[in-house]
Amino acid sequence: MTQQERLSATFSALADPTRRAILAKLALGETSVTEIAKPFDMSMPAISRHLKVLEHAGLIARGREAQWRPCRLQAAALKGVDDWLGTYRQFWEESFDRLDGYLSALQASQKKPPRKNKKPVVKPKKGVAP
Amino acid sequence: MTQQERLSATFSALADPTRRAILAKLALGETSVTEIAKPFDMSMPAISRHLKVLEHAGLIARGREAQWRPCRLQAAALKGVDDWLGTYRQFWEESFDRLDGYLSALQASQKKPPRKNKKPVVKPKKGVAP
DNA sequence: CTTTTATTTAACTAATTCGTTATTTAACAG
DNA sequence: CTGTTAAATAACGAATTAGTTAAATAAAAG
Repeated sequence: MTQQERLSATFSALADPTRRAILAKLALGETSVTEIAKPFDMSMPAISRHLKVLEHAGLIARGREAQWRPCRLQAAALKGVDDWLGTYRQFWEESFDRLDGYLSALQASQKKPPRKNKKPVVKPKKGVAP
Repeated sequence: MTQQERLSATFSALADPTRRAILAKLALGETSVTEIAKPFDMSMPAISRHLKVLEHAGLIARGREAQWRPCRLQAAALKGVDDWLGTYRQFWEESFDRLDGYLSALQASQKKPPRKNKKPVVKPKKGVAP
């Protein structure tokens, strides 16, 4: 699996609120599938498939103990996401540099009508409800 | 839009490698849709829809300049992801030794299978290919 | 062996996603 | 007006996703 594929699988897994809730639960400790399923108004097979998605993304691992399959969080996959985010972190942590100026100008133009509007012909948009 | 919905939309948008590549390009500066589309072996409508997904997730914003619609990165949505990650950051940043102890203790305190397998009989798995 | 408990797989459906080509809208140039 | 360029929308199909119920599997209990 390439790095890109891994990232796609991880983001895709995290896109579902049920799966994020499962991860939150597993952050408190290893637990069984039935325990994981309890808070959700959802059938066991549905939970089982969510767990499969999380496992495929490397976000959880499953053990075996008698007829239980305890699941535990695997943080390494989340580190992959964190690393990817690193590239963009500067955009909200540091000054926005030249982007900053552009945004200020844009905000100003939204408060006031822009001066480029020499010909104020307002055409009605077609797809907009009246 | 709730926080959960916003997170879902953001993760879902980031799950596609084309969209991540678009963000990487926009990190270098604002550009037009045609410029964004150039590196991809994909039709313009396909790119247009990817941009719509990114916009809906709040990851980009679109301006208007004559017949061009310049797109720019919106880092705030990524900060949302970073904040979510924060909850789990300890799991890969800190030592796992202490965590292992914590998890073991937690696991022991939670409800466990009432009895352990005293006699581990090894049966051949049925559905497994040789 | 039979039953119970925990979990997965099978089969199906509805909704969504991702791509296509064809058409349409919008702004501008001559 | 006509034509060109930039981008979006319409209409369509294939693939994936997320849920369901019913059945299968695995280990343990009686």
